[in-house]
Amino acid sequence: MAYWLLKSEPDAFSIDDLQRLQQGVWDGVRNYQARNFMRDMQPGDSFLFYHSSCQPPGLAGIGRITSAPYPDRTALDPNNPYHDARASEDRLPWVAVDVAFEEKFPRLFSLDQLRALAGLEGLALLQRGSRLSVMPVEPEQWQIMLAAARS
DNA sequence: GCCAACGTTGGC
DNA sequence: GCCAACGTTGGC
Repeated sequence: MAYWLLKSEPDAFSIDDLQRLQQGVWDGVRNYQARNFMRDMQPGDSFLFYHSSCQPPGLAGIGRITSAPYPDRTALDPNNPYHDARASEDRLPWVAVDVAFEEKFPRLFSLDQLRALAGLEGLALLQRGSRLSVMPVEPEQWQIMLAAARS
């Protein structure tokens, strides 16, 4: 079972949205490195739900991956904000996964607080200039972040 | 295959 | 709203 960190702008899709709906689809990823990580996802994996482009950015809760990766057909829809004009039925490089709500942290655990934790040096999120929106989390990193965010 | 120009991300 | 950093595009 693997751990992940997924970024979302809460204006578009937040931990509260996922809690209300209890399940959702993680789609719209249009970056190859992030897509490659999504291809490694398996049902039962857990992820930290990170709120980005908001004040303050940070960890909002936990979700679970509930499906294998499958083709992200939103890329084919001209009316979808994540439409990819280059994608076609024959060439659909993007993937989506189904997700379920697990937990909302008592309060947002901010990026500043994350930076203050020891043991997260290798996490892509905290590396200078990183814009990766889907990244793996090592078990040790997971434990560190979970313990801090739940307290 | 190089690399300049452009577009996007995302913290600030 | 700014802009640094990065990814992508496309001319050569």
